[in-house]
This record gives sequence, C-alpha cells and structure tokens, in this order.
Amino acid sequence: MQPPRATIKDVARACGVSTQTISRVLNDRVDVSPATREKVLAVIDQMGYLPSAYARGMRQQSSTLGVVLAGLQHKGISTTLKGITLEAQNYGLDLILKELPSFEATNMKPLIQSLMTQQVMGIIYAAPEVGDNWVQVQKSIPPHCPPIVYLKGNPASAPLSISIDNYQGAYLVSNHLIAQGYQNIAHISGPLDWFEARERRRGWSQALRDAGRSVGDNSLQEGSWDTASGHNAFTKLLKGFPEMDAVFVANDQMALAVLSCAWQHGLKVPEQLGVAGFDGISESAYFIPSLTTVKQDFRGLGALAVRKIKQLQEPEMSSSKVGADTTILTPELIIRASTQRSIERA
Amino acid sequence: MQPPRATIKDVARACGVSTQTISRVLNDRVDVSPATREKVLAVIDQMGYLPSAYARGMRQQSSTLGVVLAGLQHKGISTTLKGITLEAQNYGLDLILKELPSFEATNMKPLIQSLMTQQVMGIIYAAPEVGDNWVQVQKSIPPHCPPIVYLKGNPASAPLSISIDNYQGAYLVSNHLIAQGYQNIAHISGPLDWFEARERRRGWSQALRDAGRSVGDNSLQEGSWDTASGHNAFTKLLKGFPEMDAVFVANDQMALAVLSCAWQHGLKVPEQLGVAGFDGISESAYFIPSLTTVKQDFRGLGALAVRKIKQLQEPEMSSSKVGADTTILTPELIIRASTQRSIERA
DNA sequence: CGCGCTCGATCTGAAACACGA
DNA sequence: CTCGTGTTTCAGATCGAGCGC
Repeated sequence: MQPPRATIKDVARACGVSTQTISRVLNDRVDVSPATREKVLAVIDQMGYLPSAYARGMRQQSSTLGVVLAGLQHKGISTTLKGITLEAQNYGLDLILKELPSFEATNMKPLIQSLMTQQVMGIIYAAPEVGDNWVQVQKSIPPHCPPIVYLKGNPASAPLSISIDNYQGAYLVSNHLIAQGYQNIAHISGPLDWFEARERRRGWSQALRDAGRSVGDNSLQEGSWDTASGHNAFTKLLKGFPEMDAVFVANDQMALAVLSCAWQHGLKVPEQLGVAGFDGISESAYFIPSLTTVKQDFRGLGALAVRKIKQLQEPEMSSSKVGADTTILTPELIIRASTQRSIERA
Repeated sequence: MQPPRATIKDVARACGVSTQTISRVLNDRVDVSPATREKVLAVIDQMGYLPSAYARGMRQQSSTLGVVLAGLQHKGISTTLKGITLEAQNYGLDLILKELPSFEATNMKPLIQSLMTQQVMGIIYAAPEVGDNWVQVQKSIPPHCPPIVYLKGNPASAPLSISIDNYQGAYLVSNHLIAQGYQNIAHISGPLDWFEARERRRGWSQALRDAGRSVGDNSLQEGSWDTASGHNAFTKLLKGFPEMDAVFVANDQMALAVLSCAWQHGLKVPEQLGVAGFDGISESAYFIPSLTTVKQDFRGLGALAVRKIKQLQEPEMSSSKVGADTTILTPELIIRASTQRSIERA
C-alpha cells in the first residue's frame, strides 16, 4: 500500500525544524527567515503535503457555509446556487450542500443539525416557504445555531432574509396586459401554499381591481410550477373562462405549455391571446412567440446571500446584532412579442 | 453573550460518567447499559449537544464527498447534481461542492487540493472534458488523492468513469430522421472542443454515411450549447445549406431556438423541416411542435456516481483495485411530433 | 525560532463489578 | 474464598494543527 498522508510533523522532520515553523509558513506569518521559508515550501511541495482541515478547524473559526435547498431541477434554484458557489469561492469559503428530497419535507432538523456538526459559519436557506414549513424550520433551530439567511420567503417571517418583490413584479406585468388593451385576463398561479405563488396572485388581482375590473373565480387556475401542470390549467381556463383574451402565468415553464396548447388550438398569440410569464429564464426569449416575462436576478440573489453571511462575521457587525435585516430585490418587466398585439412580431 | 457550545465533556460531567461512555452512546455501541444510555441521550437532548465533525474527523475516516462541476445553469448539470445530493443523503454522506467559474478553466489544482484538505473520501468530477483540460486535471492530481469518478467524459481517458453513449444516441436519432424520409440532414453541434459534442457529430455523420449519403461541410454548424447560439447556427445553415429539410441539434436548448427561427421564417415543422434535439429535458415535450430528442438519465448518472464511490470504500473492493471501471449508459430515443411528417401533429 | 499545551472527539488497555463454578 | 468470564466503565494517550511563551 501507499504510505499514509504526510503530516506537519513529517514536514518538520524533513526540514530539520519544529512543527511550529511549518505552521508559521503555512499561515504566512512574518517571523520566519526567508531561507527557512523557501526551504519549507520546497519540501511541502515535494512531499505533496496538505494540511488537514479537521485539525485546523479545531482551533480556528471555520470557513464553511451550509446551503439548504429544494428543487434543483428548477432553473431558478440552480441559478441561485450558481450565484452562491461562485461568490463563496471568491471569498475562499467552502460549501456544504443539502437538498430536501421534496418541497413538502418539513422535518429539516436533521439537515440543520448535520450542518451544525460541520461547524458551518452560516447557513443559506433557499428552500421555498411552503404551507407551515416555516414554523417547522423555526422549531428545528437548535440553540447555538449559526446565522441563517433565508431566501425567497416571506420577508416578514425571518430576521435575516433576502427576497424578490413578487407582488410588485406581478402587478407590473398585469398592468402591462391591461395597457395593451386585453380585457379578460386570467391567471395560472403556482401552488397556493407557496408564499411566492400567493404574492404573484395578489399582484395580479390587485392590478385588475385598480383598473376597475372584476376578478372572478373562473379566471384563476392553480398549477404546480411544472410545465405539464400549465397545460392542464390552461385547458381548464379555455373551458371555464372562454371570454379570456390574456393570461398571466406564474412562471415561464408553465407559460411554455400555455403557448404550446394555444398553438394546438389554433389560438394566435398575441393577437387572440396575450401570454406573460414570470422568472425571465433565458430560454423564454426563444419561445414561440418570444415571451413577455418578469426577470428575477437569481444569480445576484445567491451572491448577495453569501455576502450577507460574510458580513455577519465581521466583529463590528456581530456586536450590533441587527434585529431584522431584510433585503427586497425589485424584479424587472421584460416586454416581448407574446403580449404586443399592436406591433409586428419580432 | 451566549455560552460556548457544549462539548462531550460537559455532557459527561452532567451525567456523572466519563466521556468515553458518551462516545459509546453516540456511536451506538452495545456495551452500554440501557439505563445509562437513556440517561445520556436525555441529557444530550436537553443540552442541545452536537458532536464536532472536526474532532471526530481526526480519528475516523471521513464521510464527505467532493463534487467538482461546471455550468450549473445547464439543466443537465443541475439535474445530475440533484441525483448526487439525494443519493449522498441516502447514504448519510456530506457533500462539498466546487464549481469551476467557466468551462475553460483548466487550473483545478486548487480545487482538488481544497477538497483533499477537507479529507474527502472521494471526488465526483462532473465538469465536461474540454480541449486538453483532461491533461490538466491529470497533472493536478496530487499523490494520496482519494478516488475520482469522472462523469460525461471520454471513458477511455479515466480509470473510473461513467458516461453516456453520445455516439449511439446521435446515431439513433439521425437514423430516425433518415427513416422518416428526410433527405438533407444538417447538424448543429456543440462546441467541438467538447468530447460529447464530437461524439454526437460522429454519430450523425456515421449514420448518414451508412445510409449512403454524403456529408458536406456546409451541413454542419457549431454552436455553444446556449439557446442564442442555436439561433445563429440555424441562420447560417439556412443560407449555406438551402436544400436542408431536417436538422439534428446537439441539445434541446439550441433546438428550441431552431424551432423559433423556423417559425419566424414560415418554415413548417415537421412538414418542411424535421428537427431533433438531444438531452430529453422535460420542457421539450411542450416545444412547438413537441420535440423528438434523445433522453439522458442525468439523475441516475449522479446517483450511480455516488454509489460507485461508496463501493470503493468497501474493504474487499479497495484491495482488488480494479484497473479500469467504466460504465456507459445507453440513451433513449424519444420520438415526438417535430420529426413525424407522416402523421398528424399531436 | 522551538517547547509544550490545547482544541473535541475516539481508541486502547485495563479496572471495577457481578456471576457461577 | 478464589478463580475465570463477561459486562460496564474509566483514565489517559492520541489524531494534526495552532497558540502563548
């Protein structure tokens, strides 16, 4: 077999100095003579020595971040994670990832505990707020828990959170549909036990009411975010709300199914039916026709979360213990062909 | 401030036993009397004690997995990661994630070293094989490196690898286009410094040749996997290969752009133009028209990788040190409306 | 620059105890 | 009463690095 991995002692012996000197070189201290330092570095390189994070972690603050998320198959989640990984690497932080097996999973105590066992310096919680799982999370937080930054939930429910103004985005896009002259605007929502889904619905209904329109029960259908569910929901709307001439869909993936279904029924978009989505995934520019949507900066969201945790480590911050630190990002309306009946399609 | 976290000593003191007994309870040993065990568990729960993974890691084999990947924004990659996370949690493994900032990044030595510093038991390398970065990876592997399982690369280049038979998938779908009676079949490839892109192109050209067709330079355009690049590539094909009546696109996202562009030019799919993709992302069933594609089991790929590393830990395996352990998964052809000109579109 | 101690857990060897022969 | 046998427990050394002196 191969020899066990070299330790700091092996290096020390090979250099003819004490382990302390090696340690100093590793940590870039000044009190080592240039000659010794060079010699040590050479030996380290030659032996392929790497310090043990475990041993080191016993004496120092860890530089590991925990991330809890759910639904990696959704583009918004995976893009957020990309933002997190890149920013964490910028700051030299390691990252331990946990994924909830399903959105309904409420018992995350073991996940949080496992992260605490790893001595993480902070936790980014990017799983959606569904039903009462927020309560479950709160109950799962053990004493001595590192700071947790919550993404994409109800900003009111957590002390440290970053979210996107779903209400505002939905209001903007609904208003745009009204301005384009559409009369009967339906909504396909996300699962209504999701906070984000409820906010988007609220933006839609408020925009209609502010424009003096009535909001009937038959103009709303609930989806599950999945493309397939968009198909079902739209089919029901066609039956139950035949006067519909526009629909605001709670995410782009379901909007894709609406476009597909409308095409199969020979409905012309945007002439006979206006369609708008939410999320602003890059593919939406290539839907047929290109999709009007509300763009969220998922990547920026992830990066911001990392920076927030990093800030909490600064000594001056930890003392001031900001009671509530809530950031709300504003989404951006992107107008494309699927809602512009006045002009030629691009 | 709050008191520091409880250690095993605190628990021992509170129970009036030695730390050794606590340790035994934590590790589910048999040699603890039921009374003592219960008492200890109660105190642990009451104090909110959690063992430190660092201290533990100094004496035992770690149960942490390292994952290196690139391109989380691509659906295939994020789905693979989902497979990895869920399977790892099945086995009680922790997971440290590293993402290459770009596909071109070749200097991954620091990433691998950082993982080794964390004493990972194995590494899953799911970044694509691009250009000569394979050579770079090899050079970056320090001595005493834990086993590395490579996903999606050239199976020949790594001892431990899992990949999907891109050649076979491409051959199947190209053959299908031929069988449907399409005469002039173009290809939009991925970036040709990617192994996978070259394999798919090879499958396409071989299928054409086997059918007695010639393969001209003007029937091939290179994309970058991104939807936008599909648009460019297709525009060039329209100009340079006007007799084209079908196109095999190297991934679904670029195929979306082809459908979009064809629609803008008034080209009817599948009647005037057959279109097929690769990957089998769930949205492709809702493209207009629904897309024929080659489905890869990304999730299964990730799960398999975890199991493979797990296997290597079994003592009987490590001794037999299998020289080359290569798994090649077979992709599945999914025939949808975009290539079926004989029948009505669904 | 180095010695010796420390971090928090695990491992080793052996002690303390109960039991029946 | 002593001796083995087996169970339960403990004190002390130990892992690899960092820190004070």
